[in-house]
Amino acid sequence: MTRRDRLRDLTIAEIKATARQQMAESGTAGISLSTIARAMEMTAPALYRYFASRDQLVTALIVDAFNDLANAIQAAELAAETKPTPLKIATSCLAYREWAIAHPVDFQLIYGNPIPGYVAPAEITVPLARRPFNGLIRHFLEAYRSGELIIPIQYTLVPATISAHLAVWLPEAGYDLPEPLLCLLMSTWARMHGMVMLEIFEHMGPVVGDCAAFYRYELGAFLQQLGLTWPKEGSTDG
Amino acid sequence: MTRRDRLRDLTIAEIKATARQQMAESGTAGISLSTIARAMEMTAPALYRYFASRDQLVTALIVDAFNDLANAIQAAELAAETKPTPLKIATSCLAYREWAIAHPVDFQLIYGNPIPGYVAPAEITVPLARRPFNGLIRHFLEAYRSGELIIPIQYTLVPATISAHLAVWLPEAGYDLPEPLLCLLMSTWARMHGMVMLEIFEHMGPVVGDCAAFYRYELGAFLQQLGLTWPKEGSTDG
DNA sequence: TGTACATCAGTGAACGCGCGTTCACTGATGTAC
DNA sequence: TGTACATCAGTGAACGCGCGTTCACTGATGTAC
Repeated sequence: MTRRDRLRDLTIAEIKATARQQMAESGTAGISLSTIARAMEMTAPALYRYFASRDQLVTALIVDAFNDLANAIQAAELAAETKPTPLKIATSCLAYREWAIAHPVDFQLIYGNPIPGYVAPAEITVPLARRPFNGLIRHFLEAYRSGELIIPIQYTLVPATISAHLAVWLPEAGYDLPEPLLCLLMSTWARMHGMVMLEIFEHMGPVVGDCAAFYRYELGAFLQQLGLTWPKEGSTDG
Repeated sequence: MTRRDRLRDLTIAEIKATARQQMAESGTAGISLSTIARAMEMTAPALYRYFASRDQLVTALIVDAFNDLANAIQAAELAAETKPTPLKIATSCLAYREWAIAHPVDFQLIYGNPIPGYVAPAEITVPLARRPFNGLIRHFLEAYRSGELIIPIQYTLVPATISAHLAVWLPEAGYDLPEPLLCLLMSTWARMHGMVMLEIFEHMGPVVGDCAAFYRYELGAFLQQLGLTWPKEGSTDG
């Protein structure tokens, strides 16, 4: 790897960082090569040495965001590996929110309004979109198999249309899960996602004040609804 | 009201309708006076007879969207007025999703990424944002007062920071509600909202297939968690 | 170690485009008497 | 019912701006011998 190659990597990183900063100021739809170039004290055409088009830059940012989210969750999960099941699940869920709050524009980029005129290449985006949830899926499955997690009765009867779809989708996606368990996972995701979305767009803070506390409170309620109790956390980190 | 006045109202309606159509094609950030004018076979400056600026048009669209959502929910609630409590709650929740799916861009406009460069005038937006939930709040409060709804133990202990905030916020906003009940409402909203957001941005459909069925399924589970059972619906409309 | 060549980063000018907004104006609609 | 005036809708030209992208070019970095 030559000096030029290293500089190149640095420049690519700087372009992405500048783009992210720009998104923070003008929204995800505000990414513009000219503005990025200006902020970097370069001319716009120079950026074409690094990205073939604006859309390709956006795609790179999306890929980074998904991976970053997945990595953050994975790191948190690794640190909670030896803890009891409820704490492991809580850790994954908390990491989801924490990443979102720490990287609101990246979160908007992957889960918010699409950028006008931009179409994400599905073959890149779809498999990546699953990465963040692999840990949570594993926790649920293990807890289910060990008998620690019992699927609440309300979830056992999966509607026929959904069941028919899952019969095809689950094997296709490479998941070996009971259908109600996948529904429970989707429900979990939607609950986390709803809170995060409301928090990020300022619909929750004005009402409850402390969004982090509300998230934990709701997470505690959720775990109890699953028959899992969130143990005291004072005795950890040892 | 003169003929000119009536034409004026029609034109305003047409401008808004065209703007909504344009949002459907290019996203909420894609609203542009020039494009609207072109679609209406007018020149852009003519629109300034109706809206003082692009931002004022956006504000009008947001106001309409909030009112439209609130009206849709209210209409559904009115039709379910005589039904048992669980069905009343379910009706409000279902109407939320139905409106969102029927008006995805309006939903994005009020709950999605903000439009770059646009700032909503809070004095207009904040009170409007509460309207859609008045019915649900009433249902919860009445069911709570009558003893039909018992707040799940997990929700009874509101975190101190949230409680401190609510002690100020609740009276300020004019709500006479027990704190845990408001938390339960926020939780309800977040659950609905998460599903709708995931559905609208195509994260849920690919997995479960039938999003409407999933929403009802999840809603049923939610009602049971509240100790309310969703009764058979065959015996209604009489 | 030095030279000749290939590769690559970045510039500056240009293209065609669309944007929000202002302004002076024309012509039609409504109002007062 | 008719006339004089005020109000309003809409046009066309213009301003200043920014965008993505292409192209011919310069100068620096790396490579082969």
